[in-house]
Amino acid sequence: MTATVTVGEFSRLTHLSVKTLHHYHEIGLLAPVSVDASSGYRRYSTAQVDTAQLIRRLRELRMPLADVQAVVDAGDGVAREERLRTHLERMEQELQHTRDVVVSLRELLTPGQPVLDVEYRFIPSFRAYAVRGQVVRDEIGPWCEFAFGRLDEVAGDIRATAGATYSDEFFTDDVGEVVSFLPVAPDQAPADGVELVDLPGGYFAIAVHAGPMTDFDRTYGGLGSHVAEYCEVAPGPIRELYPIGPGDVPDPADYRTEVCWPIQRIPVTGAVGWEKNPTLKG
Amino acid sequence: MTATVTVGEFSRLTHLSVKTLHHYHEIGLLAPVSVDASSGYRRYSTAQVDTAQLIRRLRELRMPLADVQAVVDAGDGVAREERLRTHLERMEQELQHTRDVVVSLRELLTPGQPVLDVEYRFIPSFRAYAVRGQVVRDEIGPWCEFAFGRLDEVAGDIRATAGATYSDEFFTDDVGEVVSFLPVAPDQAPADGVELVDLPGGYFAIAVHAGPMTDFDRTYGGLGSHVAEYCEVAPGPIRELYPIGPGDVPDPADYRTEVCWPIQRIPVTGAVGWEKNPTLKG
DNA sequence: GTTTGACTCTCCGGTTACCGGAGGGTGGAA
DNA sequence: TTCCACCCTCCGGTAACCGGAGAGTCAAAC
Repeated sequence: MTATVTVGEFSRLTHLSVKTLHHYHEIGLLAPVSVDASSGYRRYSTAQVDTAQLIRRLRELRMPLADVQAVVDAGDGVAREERLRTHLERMEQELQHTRDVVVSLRELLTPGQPVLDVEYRFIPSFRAYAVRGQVVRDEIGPWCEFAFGRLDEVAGDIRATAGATYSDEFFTDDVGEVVSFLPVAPDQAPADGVELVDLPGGYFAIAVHAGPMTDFDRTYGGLGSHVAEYCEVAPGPIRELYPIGPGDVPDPADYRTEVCWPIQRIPVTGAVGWEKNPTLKG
Repeated sequence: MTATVTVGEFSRLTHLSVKTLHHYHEIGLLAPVSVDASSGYRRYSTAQVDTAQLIRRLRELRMPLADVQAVVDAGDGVAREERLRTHLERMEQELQHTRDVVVSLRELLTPGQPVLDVEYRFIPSFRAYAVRGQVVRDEIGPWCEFAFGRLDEVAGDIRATAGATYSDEFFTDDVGEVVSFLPVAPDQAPADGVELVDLPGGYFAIAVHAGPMTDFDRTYGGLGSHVAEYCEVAPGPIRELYPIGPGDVPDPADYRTEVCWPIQRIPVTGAVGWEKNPTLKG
């Protein structure tokens, strides 16, 4: 019913290169049915063609070999379907992100650079419910969903603007501590599943980012450049406030995010506790 | 107008990790404005933020760093636009391919495996116009366009079925000789830009592949398995014939491709010069 | 004035999914 | 027997960085 063939032949059957077949053998993903003890020659069965084709397709969809392994091992059942679905969903998300980036790139290259308003503000210390975690940069989306989901559960009728602090390492190492918080009254009772923390007060240079997060780095660039030029930066994590986010409006274009950059003091450009003015090209 | 900042700070401005910035410095893609001679500390200018953001976006679109380099060096002009367009087009093609593979994967996993008809045939030697080249596997599409384009130019009113031979290395090494050919009369005059070759005759096991090429490996797997089980394979490259391809019909679903696997002789299953029968699960 | 602690530097090795090639054994046909 | 195509196992390299070690640096605090 089935015959057995050499690597070279199996390569022609499956359109996988010999190097690739060697590799799959080495990592145990697709082992030949037999290996000659003295010569080391591999022998594949024609019955393995199906598996090879499955692997090939999954690889064409850029699925990591570890996941491919899992799919192959899963046999044809619910587990396999599940893994495939997960992967396809992730691809779909990536695709959406790609589309967003293309738009953002177009905007970046159009000459008319928008102006960024920076304002200075003193934010007193306050108490907040908080969820803390070590977060990898590209998992910030899921993390926020998780964290603010949990905060929502304990929020009750609190109507405050939520936010988060991002440690330096989050930016410099692409992984670091993130603290998502929801301000509460000083006498707020503790709640399960969240911490009760006191965020320190201080001066901040603040810029508002309107629209989806694909352009977010531009606001950071503008604000940070401004701070570097006109202010003395203070230690401590950058904060973001989310006055209008998902959960408030459906369209990302309507989101509003405030980026708060800690500074030592308000630079001598105005007088009062805060001012809104010093503009700067993004 | 512009201030100068440390790596860590620049990392926060641009959302590029310090490691990444080091790397970009090393390869000369984004060098800091100054490097302290004694300490080696890097200093970036806030004016470099724009470039960094451009790079970041291009990387998010998976553009290779070499191409990013080229885009950045191109300044904002036609050359830059051209490079971007090229990249976006390639992404679009990849996307289409991905969609095809998803469909193909679904089919592969549906239980009802189609039956593959294999027929045996003796093909006498014949003369042909030919275009020869060393081709990398994933550039086979453009190559065919090129080769058959050239063959079309010299074809005149020849109405023969074009084809191609694929060397073993094309499969085993993902790069090898491909000879695209168009059969002509034995007394055909030579023509510019193409070779005049004689293809050797012999026995072949032949299977017809209907539809787009995404599933092509399945026909190879089926035919090759069949040959491995019932035939003695003969040396020489595999041939493909393209009775119905692009240029004949618009929809890839209507394509027909014949895969011809060289064999020593017709196995003792029938009697005559060819037979159509031995079926086999794909 | 020094000490601390955060920040920075340069290697060096590892990651993923293989490719290229060197150096050398095998197998079947002539 | 001899040839030549095929096969083997290393070893190193690729892209675009990440992780960590070991060591130097900077600025503020004591």
